[in-house]
Amino acid sequence: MPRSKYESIYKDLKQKIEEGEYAYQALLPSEHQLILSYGCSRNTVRRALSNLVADGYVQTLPGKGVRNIYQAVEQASYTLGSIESFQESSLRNRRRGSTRVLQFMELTADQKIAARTGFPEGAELYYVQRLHYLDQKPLIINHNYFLKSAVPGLSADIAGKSVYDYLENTLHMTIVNSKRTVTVEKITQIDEKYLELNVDDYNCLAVITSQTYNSDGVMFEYTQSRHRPDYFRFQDNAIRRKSS
Amino acid sequence: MPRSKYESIYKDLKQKIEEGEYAYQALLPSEHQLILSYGCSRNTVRRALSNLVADGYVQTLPGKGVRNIYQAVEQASYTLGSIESFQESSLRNRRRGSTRVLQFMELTADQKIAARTGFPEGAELYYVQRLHYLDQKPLIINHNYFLKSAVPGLSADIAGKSVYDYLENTLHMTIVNSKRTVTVEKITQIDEKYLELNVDDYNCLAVITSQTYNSDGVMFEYTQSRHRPDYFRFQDNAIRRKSS
DNA sequence: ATATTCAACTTGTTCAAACAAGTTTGCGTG
DNA sequence: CACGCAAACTTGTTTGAACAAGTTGAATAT
Repeated sequence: MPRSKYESIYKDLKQKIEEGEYAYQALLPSEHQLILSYGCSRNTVRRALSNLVADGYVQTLPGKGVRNIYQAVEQASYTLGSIESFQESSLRNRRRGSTRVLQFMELTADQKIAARTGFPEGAELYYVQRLHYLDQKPLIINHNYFLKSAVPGLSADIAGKSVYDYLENTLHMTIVNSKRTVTVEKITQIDEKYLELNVDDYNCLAVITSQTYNSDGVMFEYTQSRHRPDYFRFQDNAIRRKSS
Repeated sequence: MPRSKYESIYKDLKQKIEEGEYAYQALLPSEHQLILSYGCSRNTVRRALSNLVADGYVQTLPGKGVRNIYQAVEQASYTLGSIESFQESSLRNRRRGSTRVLQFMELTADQKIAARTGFPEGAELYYVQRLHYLDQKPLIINHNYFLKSAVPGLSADIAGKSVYDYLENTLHMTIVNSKRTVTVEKITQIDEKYLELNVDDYNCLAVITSQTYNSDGVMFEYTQSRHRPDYFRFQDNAIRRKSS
């Protein structure tokens, strides 16, 4: 259950919007009305609302109110702005996901790896190569590098289930933020083989590289995710900041 | 100049971080110290800091402080999470950008266009097709649909300069948010021709579709941006929200 | 010397209040 | 009827305060 009041208000409103309680383009109850409904202060209501703004669910219009601009997304998609594991994404999209571990090994970061990943040279790492399936179809190849000192006891067995579940529920690590970059790259032979792609069809794929930090401020993971282009979809909501 | 106190604090801190005033992984001054420096309340400082967190510049560690995790990006990139026009991106990356208008016409949304763009059927639209160059190299083809009632007086001449400048400074429209989706698509003949791509090399490109809303809550723009894959790079910072 | 405890820090959440500024409504005047 | 103005809304910014919870380091007790 949510540990804070603004979170539960946020979730409640989010659910109501998703369920269609407010028409598209209609105004939500005003802040004052929400204060009365939830029995809290204005700041708490505003904090919940600002999360919905960040999600692209609503727009606040000074002098007018808060407008619902949520539109349901038809197909499976990965949402930017939040961090989800493959398992969580599968669940959210109500598909059956499975994972196959292609490689699991320990290595030490040489200069080349250090430059690419951002880990310091000489760092002890786990390297995991995995193939993710959705409904029996191979969609993503993941190349993960985990910092051994931050993720002790990682094994091929754990990698086959959910690393994030292990991190959060067994090691009690708190994952904070993840810097991500999306690019388009040429297909490699490995991609072609495991993702069952035909070069005559697509000769590129979508690549997401990410650096993930925990609550100790340590970058403990560097990942390159290579996605089948025909099933790749990334969503984002951008907010225009007032310029200088 | 910033219209609010928290904005100017945010910008000041952001600049100091970019200039390397705080070492990577070092702690920033505590909230209390910032209160004294800037002569404001704690909430105002915290608001500035939360913007830096959203940017992926810093991490807040309860009980410890605020840690700098900013690392300069080497190459030109488009930043997700904010809305920038092509002109603004060019400027930020210190490159000379130019724009060529390939097509400019008025049309009425039929059922097909309505379904794809999200505009209501029968809406009067401007359609603009543009080619964006960076340092003489064609990088992006843009297909824009603008709602005529919200963007009156748009012309090919304006489209050749900066539409956003026209919207904000002439029409005094306030752009609020933009829902975006990144996908990978097959190259079309138009892409091949104008982006000077060779199908034997890349046969796909990165596509960003976006729906942009103004402060009246009206979706006034639908855009499909087709990017040369070898110059495409999208950045994002994701924050993990506590789960239920 | 080592272990424990506590005080002094840090950030996180919530409340209450005040003023600014934008939009709507309706009333009254011309 | 039309217009203008003011009152009653709306969200945006800022302040100040209080308590919770996590971290650190010094003082104390073993």
